[in-house]
Amino acid sequence: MTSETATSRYNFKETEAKWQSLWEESGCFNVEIDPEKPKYYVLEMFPYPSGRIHMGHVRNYTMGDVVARYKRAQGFNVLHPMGWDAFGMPAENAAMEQRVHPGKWTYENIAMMRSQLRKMGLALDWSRELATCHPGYYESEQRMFLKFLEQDLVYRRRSSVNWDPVDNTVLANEQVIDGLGWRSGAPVERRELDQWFFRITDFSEELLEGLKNLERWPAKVRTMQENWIGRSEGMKVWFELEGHDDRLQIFTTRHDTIFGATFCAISPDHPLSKDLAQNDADLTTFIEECRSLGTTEAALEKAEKRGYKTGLRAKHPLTEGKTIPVFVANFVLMEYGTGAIYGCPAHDQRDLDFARKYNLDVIPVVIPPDADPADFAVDDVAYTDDGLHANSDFLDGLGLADAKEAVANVLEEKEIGNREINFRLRDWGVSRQRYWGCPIPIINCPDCGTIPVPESELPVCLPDDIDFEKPGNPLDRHPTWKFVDCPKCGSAAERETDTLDTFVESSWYFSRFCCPRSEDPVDSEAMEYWMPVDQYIGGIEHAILHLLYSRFFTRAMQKCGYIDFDEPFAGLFTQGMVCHETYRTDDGEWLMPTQVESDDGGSLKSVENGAAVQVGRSEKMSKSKKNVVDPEDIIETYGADTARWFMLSDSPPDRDLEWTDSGVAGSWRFVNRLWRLVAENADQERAAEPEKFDKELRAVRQQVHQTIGGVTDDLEGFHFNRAVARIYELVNALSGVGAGTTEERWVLREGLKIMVQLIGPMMPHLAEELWSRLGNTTSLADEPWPKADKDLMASETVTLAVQVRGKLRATIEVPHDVDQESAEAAALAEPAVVAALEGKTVNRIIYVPNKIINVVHG
RNA sequence: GCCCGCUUGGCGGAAUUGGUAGACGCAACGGACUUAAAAUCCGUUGUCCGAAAGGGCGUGCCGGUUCGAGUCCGGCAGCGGGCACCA
Repeated sequence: MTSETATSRYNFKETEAKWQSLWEESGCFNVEIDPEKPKYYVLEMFPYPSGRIHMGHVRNYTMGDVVARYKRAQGFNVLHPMGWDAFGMPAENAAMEQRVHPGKWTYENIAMMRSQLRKMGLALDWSRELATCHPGYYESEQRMFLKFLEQDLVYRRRSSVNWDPVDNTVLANEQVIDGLGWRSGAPVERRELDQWFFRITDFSEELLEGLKNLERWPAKVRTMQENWIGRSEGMKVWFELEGHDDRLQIFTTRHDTIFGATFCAISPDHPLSKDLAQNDADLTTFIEECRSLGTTEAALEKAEKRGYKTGLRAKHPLTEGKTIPVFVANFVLMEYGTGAIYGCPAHDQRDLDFARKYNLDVIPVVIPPDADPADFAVDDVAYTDDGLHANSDFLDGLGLADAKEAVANVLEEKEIGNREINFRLRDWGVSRQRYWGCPIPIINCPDCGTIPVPESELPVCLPDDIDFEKPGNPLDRHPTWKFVDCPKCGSAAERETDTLDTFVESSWYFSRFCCPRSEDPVDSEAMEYWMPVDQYIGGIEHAILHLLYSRFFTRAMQKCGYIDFDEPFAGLFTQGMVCHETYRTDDGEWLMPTQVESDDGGSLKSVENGAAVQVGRSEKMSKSKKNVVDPEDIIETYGADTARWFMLSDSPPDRDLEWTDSGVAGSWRFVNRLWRLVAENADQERAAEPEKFDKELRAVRQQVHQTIGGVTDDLEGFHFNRAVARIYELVNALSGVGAGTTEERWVLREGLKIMVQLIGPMMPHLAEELWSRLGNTTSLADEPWPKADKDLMASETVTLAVQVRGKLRATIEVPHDVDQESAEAAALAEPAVVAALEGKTVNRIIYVPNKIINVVHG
């Protein structure tokens, strides 16, 4: 560019700052309850203030902003708030590593990230900003905790944690690496502590049923939650033990296979296991080994299936005189069912593997339909499908369902078994032995037990003067904080030093956004108007825990009378991750994209020392692999609109997005192309609408109006990448229109105006700027969404594909909705069709109006 | 291990309910403009055969349903998410 002209490069820095301050001054995105207007609540999962925003945030908040701005243009009163999920472990880790107070670290991060988010130009109501680590927020949480306690939604019981015996601290699962503590490297033990639990299992059935009505949730998330809740209909059955006073209660969902039972297995945590271990040193060792596996389900499931033969024998409940051995087995979970099972190896793969390992009998009792009962045997693959029962006394000849029914009736009659509905879902353990969380407002009195902190003394604030020099819970170590008098008897007592799981804060923040400064946890008028969230957007990694806990918490709040709805999120969208190539030197050192450049030969080398760099496959951007691109760098170089546009282009929002420098550069070129296109055509006079347009201009106008319809549908359906493609096509078409005639100029103006409106939600700063350059004095943010002219959208002719036996041979142009006879005649007259049909007899012709015509020959 | 997804050109992807596979973008190549470069504009680009016209093959792999399958069904492989104390 030789001189600065009207068509010089778009100055995004100036323009973006200008519009951001105009939006802020006018407060146009700050909203109040307005009974006259329909509301729309858009929410992205709020960020953890880790330090700087990352590309995942940019993608998430761009999508939410598109929805917010689009719905606003559609006339909704749009609530679009932002806040901080501010409690959590990283703040404590920073405290230990950098000797900075978790609160200071968190608030500084929030300030940094807030300023970064502001540069994105998001249509947010910042007046509602909240941070969960603020006493104003967690006081409400403490009130609700006490209310939950009153309503018996909270209880305390012993439960195991990962214990680091060297650091004397509880470890999170992610802090346990291959069974060792991440800092100490010591083998982690499982230790039992008294911990607080929410009774989420009281709502198992409701949480499952509720999924059916969540029509605007992805089916896969509903399926995942369904499986997580894991409802199963089965039986609890009592087994007498030979030479032992206790009975053993097992749970099974395959009671039809009871005659195939060849062993019983109990959890290492089962009371009977503990009982037996007292007189059995080997069993004690075995149980300890099981406990060294850690607390995660994945670790237990992946571990080799092992058992310990207790020597006890269980009496078969339906076969007189038959006994089967009782094992302690590492794969039986105390948390599920009764912590005891019977094994039927022929019809359960895990039982079969176990039976082969310990030489137990395998008795087939369900015969596949195509097998001979006389010689059907199970080898290494269990038969788990339906069939007729055999070797099963009164069940012989029955199918699976009938056999279950018959067994259930007999066992219930004998009063040694009950039909039971069982859930996989376990109660939610909310105790954390950490500082940076919401204090649990309880006082433990040696005489009175657990006593709630009186409401007048809330909030129970975290002490500021804490010591992170030693590992473990600083609250517990604090010289004075926990020592209080019992509110009931006045004698010396101690505060609960556990804090709440940070999932608790994120289980109701969406309600608090509706009334962020309310004295009560929530304000009923605000709840009534704003809730539920109409569109919730966040990562698929939250498909189960966060979303299920929020659904539970909402029901618990309902039970306590805070609200009168049960589902918090009417619509859910789960976005994909942002990925980037990985770079590694031959020494195995990871490099950031900015530390890599290409050499003359086109291969990559380190900027620093020229060492050869290998390109790895694209993976989720992560600090550990250094494949991160800092959003602030991108916004500095290209502006927020370019970053937003790139986030929306190409990749479908629910899939992973591949970050490429060339793709961003492409978006930047497009931004400038729009800028020039409008600049070159903005000054034309606005003439009255011409009476007639020629065919080409009619086609352009048709495309303009079809694009309105298409983009509208795409935004409604979260197909942002398709909306982007349509806008590219529209701009390509508009670029081809000359500005010579009045008609051309009029069509161009119409097209540009609509194009600017359509990009408004996606590139808001550029759109506002172009909108004003087109001569408008209003803010585009206040402009209604364009409406398509239906008459213009419809076309008169369609292209029909002509197939011969399913193979495309020609395409023909026919009038819209042409009758079959004319279509057939036109198709059969096509030379290519004639050639393909030569010497053949036509058997039938399939005609799908406006789509295809398929000629089928013999 | 269990549950849930995903797989289409060199790359990201498009293809309303089964109906013209590859829109749009990126990259690459060729050309225009320029003293030159950048920027911009125009063109080509799934693959194989062919000078061309045209034709064969093609949506991870194997099989099925159908006049017709990227789309539906069965099986397999690879990759990713979750697995209850990361958020």
